[in-house]
Parts: sequence; structure tokens; C-alpha cells
Amino acid sequence: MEIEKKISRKEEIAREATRLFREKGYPATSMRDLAAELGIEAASLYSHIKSKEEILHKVCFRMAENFFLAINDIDQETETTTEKLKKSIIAHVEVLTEDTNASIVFLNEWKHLSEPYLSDFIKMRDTYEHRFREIVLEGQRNGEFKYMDEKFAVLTLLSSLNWIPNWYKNYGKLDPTQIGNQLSSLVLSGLKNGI
Amino acid sequence: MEIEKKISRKEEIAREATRLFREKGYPATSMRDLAAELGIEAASLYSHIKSKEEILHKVCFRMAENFFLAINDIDQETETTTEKLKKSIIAHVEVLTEDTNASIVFLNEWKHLSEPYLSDFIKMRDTYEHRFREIVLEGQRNGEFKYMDEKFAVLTLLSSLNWIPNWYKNYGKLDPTQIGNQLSSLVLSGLKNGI
DNA sequence: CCTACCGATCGGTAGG
DNA sequence: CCTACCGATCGGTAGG
Repeated sequence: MEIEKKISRKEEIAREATRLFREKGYPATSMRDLAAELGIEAASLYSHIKSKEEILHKVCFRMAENFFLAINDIDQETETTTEKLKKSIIAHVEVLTEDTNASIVFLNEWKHLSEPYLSDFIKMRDTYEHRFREIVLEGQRNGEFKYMDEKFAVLTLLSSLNWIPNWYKNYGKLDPTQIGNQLSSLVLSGLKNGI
Repeated sequence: MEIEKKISRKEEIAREATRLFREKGYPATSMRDLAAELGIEAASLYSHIKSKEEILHKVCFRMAENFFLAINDIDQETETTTEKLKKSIIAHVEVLTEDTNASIVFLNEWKHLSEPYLSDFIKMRDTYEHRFREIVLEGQRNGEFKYMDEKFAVLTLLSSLNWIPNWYKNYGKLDPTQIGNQLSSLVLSGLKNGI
């Protein structure tokens, strides 16, 4: 019971910290800001967490894991490349919208990680983007997509997806699957018609 | 001549500060970091600039002005809405790629402005986005574009454009007009075919 | 452009 | 979870 209480308090701290990191950015968020939001003294935070960076680290790597898990079983299935890309986009949007604060911290604050975490993080992100590039290339090989620089296409795709957490919360009209579907159609019509 | 020297030193400081703000973020860049890059003491910066925020302010508002100037005369011309949107996209990309450091600071660090500059900045950005929404709506009214939520379309468009400064420098294959053309085709095929 | 320095604030620790 | 506190660093000023 005491352990349970500790874990839950730790999660509470992490959640509030994530919200502040999103709002003010990681360097501009002080441990005193965070403590004040939780109604305690800054020093008291350290009975629950090891350091400020520990929180950032956990958010960034947990989100990275979520993104990988979401697209992991898609490749196995035998289906059209178009369907594969569409499912990947929807999976990505679902992770992005599940916790918009954590998503924005993941997308914007990772650069404040120290080594060796920073290098690990960048490697993971590159691997993830590579998966999308492979799908686009496959579609070009089997004729489902027109030729187009696959890096350009994937950067364009992911950047439009990754902006979603900035407006999703107050938008309200669409759920993640609908957003994924709309964005899929938008980008797929470009891939299918060529540019 | 002494005045010229002072102005040029001030610009040198602003340029180096912009580079650091882009790399580390505004709050994580100290005036001592900046001074060290320029080979002087931190205190010496203050004979050229008033404050750290003055630099951020100038970058953000100069870029905002650049974006407005670039699309300002497009509306006047009588042409198809498709052409109007295409020209606006190319103009936007040209500003984005002209100084990628300044663009990224403009896009990511504006939130560290203090009031009343912060509110002014947000107002300008909203006005700018409004211009793009109006073009999309016009295209829907005259039948050039299929119906689609115009906020969604513009957010998707601008977010994919605004990622360009993050990869443009090292990409090398395309110039701003070509990038604008490719991205226009990509998004226009979505707008024209509907989603 | 420098030296010398200011008060404020930072992340974090000791000890309870 | 607190009080009391640490050394380091912050943006910026005084005075030259």
C-alpha cells in the first residue's frame, strides 16, 4: 500500500511535469514551478524522483516505445501498400492524440536530453522514419504510388501528422481514426497522382 | 563609420544568438554562451543590445513581417484560386528557407516572449493563417477545390511547410521554388480530389 | 569592450 | 514531505 501510494505520486509528478514542459519548455520549467503546482516544496520532489532529467527521459522513451508498438504488427500482414501506409498513419495519429502533452514534449524537448540518451533517442527516431520510407518505396516498386523522393514524402507526411497534438484537444470534431483517415487520403492522393 | 561598425556588430550578435536559440532553445541559451561564441565577455554584449529578449523579439517580428510581405501582393492579382494558393505556398517556402535559423526561432521560441509582445505575436500569426483559410474557402466556393474543413486543410498545409527549415540546409537537391511547387502539387491534389 | 559585482534563481542534498 | 542550505549560474549594472 505504501509502495502503491509512492508509485501513484510519482506518476502524478510526471504528469504535471509533462504539462509544464509542454507549456513552458523543459529548460524554462523549474522544479519550484513543478512543486508549486503540486502544493509541495521543491526539495520534496526528490523523494519521488531522481532528477529533473529523469522525468524528461521517461516521457521521451515511453512515447518512442508507444510509436513503435503501434506500427509493429502492421508490416506482417499481407495487404496493399496503400492499406499498410494508411494503417501506419492512423496508428501514429492514435498515439499522438492519446496524450497530447506527452506527444509535444516527445517532439520538441528531446534535444534537452544529455548523452548517451540523446544519441539513443535520435537513433530510434531515425529507425522509425525509416519504416515509413520503406513503405513509400515499396508502393513505388509495386506501382501503387508514383515516383517521388521518399525522404521528402515522409518528412512532409510526418510533419503534418506531428502538428496534430497542437490543435487536437480543442478541435473536437474528429476522433483520431477519422483524422488519420482524412490525412491518409490527403497524402495518398498526392502519392498516387505523383507530383 | 563608428555607427556603421556598431550596427554591424549588433547584427553579428543577433545572427549568432539566433543560431544558438535555434540549437539550444531560447531559455537554455545564456548570455555567457553567446558572448563566448563571439569571443567577448557577457557584460560587453550590453553595450550593443538592451536585453536578451530584445534579440528574440526582433527575430520573431522581423520574420512575421517577412511572411506578410511575401504574400501581400498575391491577393490583388486576378487569377485562379489554385494559382493563388500555389504562389502563397512558394512565397512562404522562400521566406522559410532564406534563413532557416531565424525561421526555426520564429516557429518554436516565440512562446518565450513576454507580454504584450506575446499577444501581439499570436494575433499576427492568426491573421496570417486566416489568409490561407480564405484562399481555401474561395477555392471551394468557385469549385476549384472539393469541400474540406478549411482549418484542417490549412493546419495540415502549414505544418508540413513549417518543417522544411529543419531539413532544408542539408538536403541540397531542391531550391525553394521547386520545394514549394512539389508541396503545392502534393496538397493541391488532396484539395482537388477531396478527402 | 573589460573587471567586478549584484540579487535572484537554479537543480539538488543533508538531515530529520 | 519539511527546513535549511549548497555551489553554480543566471540576466544584467556600475564604472571605467
